[in-house]
Amino acid sequence: MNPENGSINVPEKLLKPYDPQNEEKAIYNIWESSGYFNPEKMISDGYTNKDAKPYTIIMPPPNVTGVLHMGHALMLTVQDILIRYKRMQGFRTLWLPGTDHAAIATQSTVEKKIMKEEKLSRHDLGREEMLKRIEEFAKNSHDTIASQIRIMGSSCDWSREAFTLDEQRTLAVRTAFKAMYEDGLIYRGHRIVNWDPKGQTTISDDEIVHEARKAKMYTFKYSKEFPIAISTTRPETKVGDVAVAVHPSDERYKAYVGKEYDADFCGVKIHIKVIADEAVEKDFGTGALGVTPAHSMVDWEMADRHDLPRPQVINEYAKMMVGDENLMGKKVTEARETIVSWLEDQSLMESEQEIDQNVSTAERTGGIIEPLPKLQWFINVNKPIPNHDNKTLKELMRDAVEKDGIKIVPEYFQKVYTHWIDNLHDWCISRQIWYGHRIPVWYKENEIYCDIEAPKDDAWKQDEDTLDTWFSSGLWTFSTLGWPNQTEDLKIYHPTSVLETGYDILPFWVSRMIMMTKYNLNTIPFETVYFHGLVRDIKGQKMSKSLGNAMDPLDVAQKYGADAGRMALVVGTAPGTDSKVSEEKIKGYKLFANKIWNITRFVLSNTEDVDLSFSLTEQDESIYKAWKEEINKIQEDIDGYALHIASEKIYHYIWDTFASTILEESKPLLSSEDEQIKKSRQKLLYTLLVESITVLHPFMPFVTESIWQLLPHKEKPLLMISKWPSL
RNA sequence: GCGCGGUUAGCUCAUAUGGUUAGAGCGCUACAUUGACAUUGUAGAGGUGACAGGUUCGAUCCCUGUAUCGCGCACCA
Repeated sequence: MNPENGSINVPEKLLKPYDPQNEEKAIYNIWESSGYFNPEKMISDGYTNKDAKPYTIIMPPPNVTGVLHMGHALMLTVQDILIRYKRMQGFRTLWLPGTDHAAIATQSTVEKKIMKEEKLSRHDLGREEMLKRIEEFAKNSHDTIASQIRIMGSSCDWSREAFTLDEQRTLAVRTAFKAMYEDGLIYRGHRIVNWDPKGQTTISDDEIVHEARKAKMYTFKYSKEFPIAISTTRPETKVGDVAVAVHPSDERYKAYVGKEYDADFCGVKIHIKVIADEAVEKDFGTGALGVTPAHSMVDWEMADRHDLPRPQVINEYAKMMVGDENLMGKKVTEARETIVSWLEDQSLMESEQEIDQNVSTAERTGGIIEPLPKLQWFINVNKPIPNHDNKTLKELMRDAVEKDGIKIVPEYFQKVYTHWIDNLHDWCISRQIWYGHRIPVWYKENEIYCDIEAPKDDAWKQDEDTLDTWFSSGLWTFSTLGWPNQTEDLKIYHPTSVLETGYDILPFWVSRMIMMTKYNLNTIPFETVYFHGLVRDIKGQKMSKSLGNAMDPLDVAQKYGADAGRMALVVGTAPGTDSKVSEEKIKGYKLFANKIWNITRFVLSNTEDVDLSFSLTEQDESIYKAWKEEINKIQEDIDGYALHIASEKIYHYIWDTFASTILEESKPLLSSEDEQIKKSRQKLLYTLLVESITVLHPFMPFVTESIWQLLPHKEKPLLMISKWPSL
């Protein structure tokens, strides 16, 4: 009893408004040092049953390119909600954190930084020094990210933290590479690739961004003698033409098929054969296509079919490599102008037409993609694999969803996935950058050697290239659990329960994980895929640094508390749909945290002599029953991944039902002369407080744990490891 | 070109499988309150659910079409 006012005896802290800045850090330290993020510790201390069912989420590893943004905050929140919920329900719960080396992204970030600060390129520094700089940057970035993940309240098992480029993951990458190489799925081939002249590397189809632009389409003949006009938007490539293709059934050109012509095209001698090929569309342009095998994917394949030569006329710097002084060494854009005016001078130009065109650009550098023939490494997605019933990788990927039952939330993304597989081509996995997994292949004269370890003999030279970053990401669900070693972790926690990620990386990552897991482990990587949407600003724009509208999760936590940020991100945000966050919304949930704080103050100051074994009156019993039904509904929502509904329900129960209704009507009852009524109501209030903060805990872990720590009667030392109050 | 979404209150969004009066937050209006609440409570205004058809006893929800916004994929020269 407080002698001053004779009634209030609640912790000092509760007399002031809730202060998240002070509480959150301390609370996270208590959680982390308890060791209970680790499922084995939960078992050894008797908080989880030793044969409890496992529940696993492997955290999508943020890129070590800088800091986390609101999208990461959303991802961490959703995963933490699921993890805390399952942990409280008694599952053997593992949430494994990690980061991604993000090869191209990280290297180009550091390259830009060095160029800006020291005016040096990576070639000035050399491979070894450059790698040292990138690793240093990656390390710093990692530390920032790890601390941000903690600030969000994430209850992940740091003892298992992984990095896509650490030793264990390197072993996994090389093991997978070797297996696929030996199965003939990974091959080295001379093919047309997407070359980024700015980044000086190949990139995969998925790293291309198509930009709609206006372009001019020119229709002309190679020479006066040549009988057929062709159309193109890139006249400069025509110096590399070796054929003109027409559709086999095209009557207009039938007479010319098989004939060959020589021409002097803007100072370059070309030899053109007229061929018939199904790939040509009669109705497009003149119905005749100038075939440039070295600089077009379609044309390359046509050259295969018709056994044509493939002269390269553009180099890695997007400059001309043939012709006289008018062309040689010129940038493609300049060469285009030169050729256009030459065509006009020669009266070979028949027409110019403005058209809409999609220009392929590199996602990271913005460079315009130049299709070039290069010797690169590929993954064959159409080759039957003997160990897998002669199914192809494509088929394995389809099976995972259609037969093995991977569940996708929301469901309609299944169609996007299928559509992506339908359009999938062989995956170019070699990159001419330095940061990343070096290709585990060595050469000696004409011999090739692929293995996990380098050959002993020094005469062998390792391939210079590194692997596409998604190769290592594809192994993530099992490389993090110790594969290729047959670890306990792998046995217990794989396949994982849920993959929670943004829908924007469905093709890059989700499908690659499915591919890699089906191939290497002959199983699925996860039972459910939960996609969250993009977090946009209040105007609906994508948040980005350059627009200056990016909200920093750290600022949010600093100003309103991580709990408030978490709720704002989750309430009303249905899976797969983009959401908009405003400061107002976040503020609302800060008020909510304070509301619960004050509810606690009221309840504790009125229940100091509570008797928890007292039986409830009929009226109180029915209030309690209604609450249990509410819990049941919330549980159904979480189980169905409707976190946006569940969070709203608990919010409304606490505010409108518990505080505004039950608590208000309790005021006269608590001072009732009737001991029955008073004692029953005290027990009801105390119980509702305890259970409602328990149900709220996955959503707002900090404030609820803070309150738990102040409770006079508690079964477990931490709310985090307490039991979910189901029926 | 192929494919996928959205269109619901002034704003931001919900409404799991079709069924009373379509909800919430913010904002707005009025009143009350210094209280457990650096506020909160009560009451209220505000919607032809993009449009047009169809199925059904009944449609925001299912089907067809139109408009419009957004997104993904794509080797149309």
